[in-house]
Amino acid sequence: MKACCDNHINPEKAKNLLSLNGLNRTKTKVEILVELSKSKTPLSASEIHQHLGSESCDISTVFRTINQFKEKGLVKELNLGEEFFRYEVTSSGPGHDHHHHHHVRCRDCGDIKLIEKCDIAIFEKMISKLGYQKMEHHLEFTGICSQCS
Amino acid sequence: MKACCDNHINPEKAKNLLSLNGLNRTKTKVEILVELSKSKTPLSASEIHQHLGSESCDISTVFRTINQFKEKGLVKELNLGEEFFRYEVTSSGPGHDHHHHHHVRCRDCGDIKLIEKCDIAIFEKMISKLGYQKMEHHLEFTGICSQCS
DNA sequence: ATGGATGCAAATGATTTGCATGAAG
DNA sequence: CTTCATGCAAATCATTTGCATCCAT
Repeated sequence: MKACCDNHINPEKAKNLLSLNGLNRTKTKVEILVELSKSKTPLSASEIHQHLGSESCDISTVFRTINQFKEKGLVKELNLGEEFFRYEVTSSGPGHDHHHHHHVRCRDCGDIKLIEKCDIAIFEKMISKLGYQKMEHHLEFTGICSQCS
Repeated sequence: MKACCDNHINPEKAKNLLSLNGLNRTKTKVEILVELSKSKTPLSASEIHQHLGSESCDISTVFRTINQFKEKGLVKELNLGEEFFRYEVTSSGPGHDHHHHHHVRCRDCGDIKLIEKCDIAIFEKMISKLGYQKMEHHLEFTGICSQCS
């Protein structure tokens, strides 16, 4: 599997994105956006916190910031069968296209790889070519039901 | 969408299943298995606990029991984009076939419906026929990677 | 009897919230 | 200035664990 597309956001772009989404251009927001975009795999809140280093913001600020990013659609929350969520950048702004994709996670070592095409049959072939065994998949849909829309 | 297949397990069958899987036939285990099998939708640990009533076992026992069921493959743990897991019976023993399926959950009211066929294109058509809008799906794989197997 | 099962309380981990202070527009 | 952002501590919520006791085999 090839590495994740380069979604890297530098501080300049981060500030732009924040403004475009009506968010304040604070140091913390810029750092979190940059950090998330640098990662090849989705990060948990606590990983983001660690990556920023102890001198940086509080973990509660990481959560608050991520929640704002989620509301703006800047990041996507992922369930990879763990006890916590992971997050990835969904939009990197002009010049950075985000494409629909999914992940494979090893239930043993936790390694996470990206898979790019969205079709189960193709997916399973690709993943077994990667050497994965005992594959399981979790396909769940959400939407707004007729009563609610 | 049709209702879930009838996976109902009565206390007799529950005891059988427990023995078959090398688990003790305790009142609590029987109750939880029966309760889970009665539900049309997957239940969370706390829902199971509530359904059993206040006079029943402790929530910690629900978790311990579910974990044993998971290990034995009697129940499956599901991620429906919530902050907690849900569980469903995977095997109802002889005479009860469990089939591979997925779910749709309304992001607004939380209602969960069963979808039976495992193909994304078919799924999305079926779900939009149900009146769902703004559909999103989460397809994630797990497996054992080549280094671990 | 003996090991597994359970209740209860305390511990853990992820996530959220209240409040007082500091920074962005 | 005035709103929003942040740190810190405390609160929640889901889940786990330790320990003493009780039940299934």
